[in-house]
Order: sequence, then structure tokens, then C-alpha cells
Amino acid sequence: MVDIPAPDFSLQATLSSGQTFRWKPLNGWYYGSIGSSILKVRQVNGSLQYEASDPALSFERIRHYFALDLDLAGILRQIDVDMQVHHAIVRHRGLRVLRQDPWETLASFICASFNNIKRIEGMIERMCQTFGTPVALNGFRSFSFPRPEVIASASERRLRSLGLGYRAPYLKATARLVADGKLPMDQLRRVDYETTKSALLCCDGVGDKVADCVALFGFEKYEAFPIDVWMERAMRYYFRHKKMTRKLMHDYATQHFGPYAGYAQQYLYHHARCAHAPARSDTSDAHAGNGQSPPS
DNA sequence: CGCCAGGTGCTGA
DNA sequence: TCAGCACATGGC
Repeated sequence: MVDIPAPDFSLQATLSSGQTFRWKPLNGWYYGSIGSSILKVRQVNGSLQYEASDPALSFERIRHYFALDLDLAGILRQIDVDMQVHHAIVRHRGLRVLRQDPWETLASFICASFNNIKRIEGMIERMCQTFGTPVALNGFRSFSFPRPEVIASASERRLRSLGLGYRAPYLKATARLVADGKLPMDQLRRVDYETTKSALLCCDGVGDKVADCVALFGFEKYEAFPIDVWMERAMRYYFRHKKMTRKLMHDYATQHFGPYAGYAQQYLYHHARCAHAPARSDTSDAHAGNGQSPPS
């Protein structure tokens, strides 16, 4: 068990804000997999406690994944430019943009299009069970995220059977592109936002919104500003009666929030979803099912 | 049961 | 360049 100092951090807000789909709450911990290792984490006061299945998951690697090296206060100061985002910041302070694996992020957000988060999680989970390799930590069993070559070689029918629907051929084609090295994933981290985005737009199933998600969550392009239906609602605050297209909203956000617009987006998105979510009586997790089914 | 979901690709003006 | 439409699936 190791402690990482984690001031100005909210693990719960970070992992439940729709930027990642594979973390599971269990007995007061979150379990997830990074690369081909399992990690369990929990937040205790000002630190992040973790246990890893593999020494490859080093202290620094984990600190980097959760972006604990970033000066969050400085970023929030830059984007705290109006009342709406101010409320989101106050409410969810500590939310950070993770640094996720680019391929996993790309594949996940192709699955995410025109879809809801519950089902996205299920689709990805089934993909990992089917095409990933098993990993375990103590009693917890999971699967690595499948490599692009494996998805590229899978049949479209097989992918559809996991519930991917019409995204199946998109994901397969994009996996082929990545597996063949036609999309220089390792270089995209070092080039600017515009270059990264136009490269991503070459992939099947990737439009403006998905490209922005991948640029932001997988490539650390903090000026990326993904606009989905939740963000359209949030953006009405700025557009009152004026006509709104996603392009106008994107341009507005870029100049309004500046180089960390992506952080503003993530706070606004999470805030909008929390505000809309029906009140839940049970926020906790993980009791083994009691076998009851509702009366029919 | 209808509505909705972290949209994209295609088509025709 | 841009509006309008089809597209699969399951949660609620």
C-alpha cells in the first residue's frame, strides 16, 4: 500500500465524470486497469492510496495518470470566467482530466457516440472479456483493454454480438488503421491540438466531438472542447436566443475559456449531468447481489 | 412503451 | 458549407 500526496483532488468526481469507463467501485476502493496491470485506489484525506498488481505501475506512472503533477488551482483560475462555470468548479473542485491510453480512449469514444454511459460501459466490458487478456489483483479479476490488432482481426459480426451496433465496422476500420501504423499515435502527443485533431478525423466513426474527446483525454490537448448533447444544453447559457451550431459553440468556448477550455468543458459537463441525475438513495456499491428480482 | 443517449456519415441544396 | 436523415441498442 502506497500513498501519493493528492491535494486539490477529487477521485470520485474524476472517475465519475464520463471521461473513463472501466473503473469499478468496490468496498470503498476503485478498481481499474492501466495497461496490462490492475490498480486499486482510494482517496484518504489529502492523499491517494493505491495497490498495484504489477511493479510496472510505478508511483510516478500513477501520479501522471491522475494528473496530480498539474497545478489545478492555476488552471481553475484561468477558466473561472463566468457564473455557470464558477458554480461547476465550486461544486466539483478536484476533478482532473486523466491521462489515458490514446488507443483505449479512441476506441472507447468511438463506442460512445450516440450512446449512453451505462451501455458504453457494458460494451467496453464485453470487449475486454472477449478480446483482452485476464489480469488479477488479490481476488479481483479483470481484463486488459484489447490491442488494436485484435479488434482489427475480429469479425464485424462478432463485434456486433457484443452490442456495438453500427459502430462495429467503424471500430474495426479504425483498429486496422492504428494496427498498421497509419495513425501515428506515439507522435500525436508531441504535436499541437489542430494537427492531432485532423489526424484523428481520418478515422472511421470519429467526428468533431469524438476527436476532441480523444485529443483531451488521450493526448493532453487541453484546448480541445468536446460538444455533446449535455454541452449543448450548458452552452445555451451563453447563447440565449442566438443561433447555435456546434461550430459556433466550439469557437466561442475557445476564445471564452482559453487554453484550458477542455477543463471548463469537463466541469460543465459533469455539473450538468449531476444536476439532471435523479436522486439516488444508495450511492454505495458492491454488496454481492441478494438474488431478489422486482415483482412483475 | 416511447424517449433518450458524451454523433457520424451521407445526401442534396 | 450546412440542414436533414438513417443508423443499433438497451436503460429508464
